[in-house]
Amino acid sequence: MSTAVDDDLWSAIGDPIRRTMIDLLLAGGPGTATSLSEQLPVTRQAVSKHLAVLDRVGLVHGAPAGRERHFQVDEAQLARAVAQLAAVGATWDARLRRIKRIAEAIERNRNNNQGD
Amino acid sequence: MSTAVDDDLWSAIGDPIRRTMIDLLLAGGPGTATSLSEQLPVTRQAVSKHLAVLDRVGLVHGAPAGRERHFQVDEAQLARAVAQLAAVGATWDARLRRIKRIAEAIERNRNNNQGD
DNA sequence: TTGATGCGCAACCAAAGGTTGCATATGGCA
DNA sequence: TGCCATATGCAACCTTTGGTTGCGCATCAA
Repeated sequence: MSTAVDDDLWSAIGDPIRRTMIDLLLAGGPGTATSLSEQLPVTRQAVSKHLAVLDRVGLVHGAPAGRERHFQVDEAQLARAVAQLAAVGATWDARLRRIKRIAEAIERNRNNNQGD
Repeated sequence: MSTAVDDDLWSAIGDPIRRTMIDLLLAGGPGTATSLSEQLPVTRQAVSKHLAVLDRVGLVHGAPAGRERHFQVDEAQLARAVAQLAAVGATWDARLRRIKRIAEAIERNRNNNQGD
């Protein structure tokens, strides 16, 4: 059933650097490739590429401001991403519960038969 | 703040093929690289590599059975992964709510001042 | 025993993430 | 105005990762 998910959106937030970038932008407001790279273990160019990826899937928007380019999180799109995380989590959680319930039922059954 | 997450675990479930594999294993019980590859758009060898990745982070376990190798989901580890999805989702969700609250406060304030 | 099937290993390819180097544009200041 | 510092973008290059094909080995079954 594979929980219909936007793979592009998911893989955008699948990268740990990109996740941290979103965290930084959420916590500190709009930022530039340079300002973000100062808080990350990679170069400005790498950050720039990640920003391009995030921009492409609409998780952030970049706006030129003089010689800088300010990026900020698109809240609606991030909310959608959060919803997908929740959806996949809920699906797996439900399956795990079901498996556990079945396992317990089998266990109970086994004990009953042993008791005969 | 970056919501301490096990990057290996996360990136293991970050891949769409691997997520589908977990879904298949959860839905259909234990499976082999061959059986999974029949339900996926990639070759057995690719599936085999993905299984190795999932095995390495402990999300699945493989047990030899004759000439086959049966893999099944490690429920405890998957539960942990689900918890991490939920944690990141909750963090972002909280930040989004806070931003929205602040934005609304500013908006209210602006309207008040205009009313003066 | 012999053929079919399931796996693992190796070689090879393309895309993604990362780095360095360089050219360009813009802002600030003497 | 003119010069220097700084923020960006672009290109070349490297490594890792996901994918493929080909091949050899083990195992099950007729």
